[in-house]
Amino acid sequence: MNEHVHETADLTKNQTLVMGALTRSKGPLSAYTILDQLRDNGFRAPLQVYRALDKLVEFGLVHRLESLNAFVACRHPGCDGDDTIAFMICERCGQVNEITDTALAMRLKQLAGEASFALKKTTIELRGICRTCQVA
Amino acid sequence: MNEHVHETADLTKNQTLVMGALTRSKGPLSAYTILDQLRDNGFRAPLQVYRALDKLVEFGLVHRLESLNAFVACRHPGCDGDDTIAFMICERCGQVNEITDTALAMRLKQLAGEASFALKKTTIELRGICRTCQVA
DNA sequence: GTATGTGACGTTATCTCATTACAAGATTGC
DNA sequence: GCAATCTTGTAATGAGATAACGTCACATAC
Ligand SMILES: [Zn+2]
Ligand SMILES: [Zn+2]
Ligand SMILES: [Zn+2]
Ligand SMILES: [Zn+2]
Repeated sequence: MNEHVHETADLTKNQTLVMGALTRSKGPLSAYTILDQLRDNGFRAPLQVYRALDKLVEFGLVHRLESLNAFVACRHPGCDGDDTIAFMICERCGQVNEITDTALAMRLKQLAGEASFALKKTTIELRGICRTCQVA
Repeated sequence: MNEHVHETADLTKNQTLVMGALTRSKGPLSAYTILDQLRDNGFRAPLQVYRALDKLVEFGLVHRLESLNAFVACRHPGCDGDDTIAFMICERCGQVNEITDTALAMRLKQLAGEASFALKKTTIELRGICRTCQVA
């Protein structure tokens, strides 16, 4: 099996529970919100959530939103190979849209190159109001 | 005077102190680090720092780095009119470089437009190793 | 089989980051 | 003066994240 593809079967019990909570949620969740949701499943301490989240982020199944201190399940199948993901976060409904754009990624890499900056990770988060919330 | 330009004279005592701490620093500072540095100036509580920071960010004199939960003095004179700023953050020395790029900003606006997303604020933070730290 | 290593797990305590709530001064406009 | 507004001071609390410790299950080596 491809070592980079992680399916449900690969996940531990705690990882599966955390992944489930994020998948069920419409928007991003904080670690403590996840903890509260999983109390009935035996979760008692933040570390149980953070440890699972670390792995899920490492697997690429979950993304961390820096501007929200929250986590969201990846809903963008093609993002696996792409390390330059942009998030559009609606400040009204909380929904998050994940997009990858070649031109955007290229330009960022170029800017980093011009500065001789060894790029490791990019964070792009757009805050605003989504289409649905604008008409409402 | 231009209402968008804030000089030292416009700042209150606390705002001036916080601005000074950030200007003196080589890299970004957390709110609590600033608090510690200003204890001798009468600072006693986090809120004194956060209130000043809120205003300084509002004035455009200071930027918040979401991925660090820290603040940095603006060292990019041209960034005032531009709301699409990218930060290059060196993970070794901590120094932050601030850049604005028209092509980057345009592409982001275009992507938002295509999704009918009413863009309010963009966060772009690049993590990596700066030129100086690579050779060292 | 036993030793050893590794990874996940549980628990407590602690640390860092940020805000709420309330009161007291200072400033401005009338 | 007086009200409105802004800034400040202080205490308490909420929210996010990690350190340090020990335990358990399982795989591999001998
Ligand atoms: Zn994704
Ligand atoms: Zn929305
Ligand atoms: Zn700036
Ligand atoms: Zn550096």
